[in-house]
Amino acid sequence: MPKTPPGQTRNRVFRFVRDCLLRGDSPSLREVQRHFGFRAVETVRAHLTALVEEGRLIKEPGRARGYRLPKRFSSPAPDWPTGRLQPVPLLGEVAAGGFEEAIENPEGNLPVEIPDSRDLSDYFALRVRGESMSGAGILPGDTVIVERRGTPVSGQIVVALLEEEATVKRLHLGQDGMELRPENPGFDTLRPPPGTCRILGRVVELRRQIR
Amino acid sequence: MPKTPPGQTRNRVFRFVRDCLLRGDSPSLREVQRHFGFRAVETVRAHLTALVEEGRLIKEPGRARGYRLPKRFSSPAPDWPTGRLQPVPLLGEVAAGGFEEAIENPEGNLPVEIPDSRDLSDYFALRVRGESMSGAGILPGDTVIVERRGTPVSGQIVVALLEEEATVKRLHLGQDGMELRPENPGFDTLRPPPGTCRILGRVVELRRQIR
DNA sequence: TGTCATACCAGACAAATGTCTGTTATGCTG
DNA sequence: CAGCATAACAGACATTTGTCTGGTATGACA
Repeated sequence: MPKTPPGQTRNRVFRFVRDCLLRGDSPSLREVQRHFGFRAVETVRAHLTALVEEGRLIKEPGRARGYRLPKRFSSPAPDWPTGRLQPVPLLGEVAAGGFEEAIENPEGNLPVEIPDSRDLSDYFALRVRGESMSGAGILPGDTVIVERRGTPVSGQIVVALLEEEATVKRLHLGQDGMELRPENPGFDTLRPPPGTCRILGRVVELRRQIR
Repeated sequence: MPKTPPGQTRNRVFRFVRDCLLRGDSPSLREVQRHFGFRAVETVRAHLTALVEEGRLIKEPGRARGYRLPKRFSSPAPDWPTGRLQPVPLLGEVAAGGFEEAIENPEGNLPVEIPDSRDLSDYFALRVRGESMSGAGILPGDTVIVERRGTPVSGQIVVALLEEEATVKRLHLGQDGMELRPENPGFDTLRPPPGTCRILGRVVELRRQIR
């Protein structure tokens, strides 16, 4: 294996390991070695320990396959809160009784950045049905990521469970009780009687796949 | 360690391992052993091999920490194409000449699932400015993920570079040439003279953070 | 020229981890 | 009861993986 200019191989090694880690698959030294055709494991270890010293990687000592990405590399943008990339369970349809069970058997998982202060179990994702929130740029077929923590606040976009269905609406709390307001002139505001409606959480992110 | 009813411990082991894997952290047999206080590694192995036989887990043979979640748990959704999770560069503002340089110096990276058939370099992400596409549910501040591959097709939502600015519009190709149509009654359709406009790619995904 | 840093190689070693074989209970069922 | 399956234990063993120590070659620099 010929010697390469300084830093060049190092960067390629980093990109390879980073991509593995983003796939959720921490490579062993020998796997990296095989991928690049190095004839010595130590070559890889030298690169990786250098990357750790540069702060581009993190290592959990005394552990096989213990390399990790530092926080800021999984951060989507500077002004977004730093957090971990976590697979949030994606629920398709949710019927009233079956909510907890739906959490246990998700349709799939969505890689979502969630704040360090929160737990994975505080989040789930849902497909949006209906046009009632299209005025807020939330269209049918979109996926919303929902945070289950904390008390609902007036003005937030929330997911409410009522009449056996989960729906997305904007929450308003007044002296008359709870209002669930659609954001589309063709739909009416809902005023569910106390006890008939459960707020599952607030919408914190929206994703849409475009054909 | 007392004997537990059939299946009970098995389920607890499964949930523990599943949660580890969802965190992107494949546990070793002995880590599971310690967590449950088993006095034999073999107890864990028995449970895990049973879980593999039940199809609730998958194992990569001959590999340390080789347990994985079956596809349906790690894929975003059954009908989405399988792909790799890749860090797509997020560009903030894009000036005409500076596009390639902006790719090299991204504001951050967005973890995006891209199809196996595509390359990471085919993608970038952009912040949306202006209300011109709000009729299509694309609001200012949203992030669009853009695919650079292939020829532009009429009817697609694209990112176009004209007059030193990148803008999101719906593309229409007719005998009169190219039209960039906004999706908001307050904005006019653009008909850029040939040579003054470059289509950077088509919008394949939209993401919005909600406060 | 000598020194230093970097890139890479070679092989031994040790720790982490997975695998195997055999044993002891317990409950179920014919 | 005998037979069978399950839950758990015990310890040896093999493989994977990380660590260490030392070596060669190349370029930069004083």
